[in-house]
Amino acid sequence: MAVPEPLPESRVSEPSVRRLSAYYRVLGALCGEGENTVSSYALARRAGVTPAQVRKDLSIFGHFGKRGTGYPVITLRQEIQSILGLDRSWRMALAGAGNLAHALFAYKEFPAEGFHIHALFDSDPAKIGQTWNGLVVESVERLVPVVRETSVEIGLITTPAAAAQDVCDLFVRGGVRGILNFAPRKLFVPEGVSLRNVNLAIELESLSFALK
Amino acid sequence: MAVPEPLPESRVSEPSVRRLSAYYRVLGALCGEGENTVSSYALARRAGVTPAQVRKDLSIFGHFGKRGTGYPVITLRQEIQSILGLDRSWRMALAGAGNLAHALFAYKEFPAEGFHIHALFDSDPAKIGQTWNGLVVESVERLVPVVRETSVEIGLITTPAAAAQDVCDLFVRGGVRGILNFAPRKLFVPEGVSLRNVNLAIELESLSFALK
DNA sequence: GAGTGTGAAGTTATTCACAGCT
DNA sequence: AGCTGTGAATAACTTCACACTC
Repeated sequence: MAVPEPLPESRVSEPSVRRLSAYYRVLGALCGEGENTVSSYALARRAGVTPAQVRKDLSIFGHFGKRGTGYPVITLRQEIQSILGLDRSWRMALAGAGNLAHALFAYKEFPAEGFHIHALFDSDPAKIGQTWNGLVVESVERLVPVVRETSVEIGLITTPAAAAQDVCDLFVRGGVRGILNFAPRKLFVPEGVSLRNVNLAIELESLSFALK
Repeated sequence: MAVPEPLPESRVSEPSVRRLSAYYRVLGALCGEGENTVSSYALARRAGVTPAQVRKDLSIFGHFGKRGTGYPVITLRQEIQSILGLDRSWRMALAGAGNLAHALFAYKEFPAEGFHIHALFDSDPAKIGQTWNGLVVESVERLVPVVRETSVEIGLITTPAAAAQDVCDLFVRGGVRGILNFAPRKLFVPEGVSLRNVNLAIELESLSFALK
């Protein structure tokens, strides 16, 4: 009785994916420096991990390296780009048009990697109607239809904590498949929607603990 | 031959500390809701972890709960506040006066928890001399003496990736003990300096992988 | 010789499950 | 009865070490 072979994806841990993302950035820098190949040792040092970790992570997806030589910088970068889904563009919308939203909106790294913001929402009448670099801030009441009509796939939440779950629910109703939450509160999403959190308070508080 | 008892601190893992920080936020909300006690089950649900995890995490630092009843909301919150070092204030400086810096500078959560920004630095002559809510943006050349003289303990880095390691070195020379880095690059710090990273590209890329 | 790929070993973190207190 | 505190069991992740390839 043959046991079905699990897809590579199913064996991939979240930490591995995050490191892949780090390798991707290092490989981008190495491209700029004109390097043709890189060893797991060099890649590890610049990514802040161990060489064994690099090899394990990469071996999950294929045999990209040459023994005695290392990994080819350009093709490995392309492989990771494709693995991470960065060889296409992603449509995003942002709810909560405050200072953090402004910073994300202006962040050049995002469009450079295919992440584009196509809609902005807020509940504050003073903000609704503002134009950000050609994009109009809309009422949060329009979130569901706009997200649906413009095929937004990723929702960014930069509202205050109290509004975050409501906005999250709206994004889900609008059909997004991923949410990046900056509000300092746990969000509940249904099966099939991916959630990532960035909590600045946790980072500072864990620093505070370490310094105490 | 008696083996010396390790201090509680040495057994505390980074994930535990980060969860403590999440519990702290939930307990703050529960205070506002007028709850006197909370069970590990209720706390776990609102923090997004398992009840056993809550009990394990809290038991590292003491016996805060009452069997049959749960944990006292107010005193548990105070305990965690003290454990995390949030019962004092922390002096911070920010290098890289861009959009993200502006968002952090305006983030009300920080001063509310004792994290205060006392200095701003940039290398761009157009930004040096700007006043942000009464605080003048200074040249990055003044970073070391200013950080030293104003007893800054935590450095925030929101510069482009290319400048991040240099600024980091300056913060270390100025005597900070902790650094929170937002630049998408690995930083090297000497022993004794704590480093935390917030990498927005990694978050989006790991989402991208999950959605692919 | 240099450096990958990978099973095995080791380490760390989470969950179970239940004794014991209130 | 309800819920904590915690050793034991399990699962997840990382590092080791070495056969193998270029």
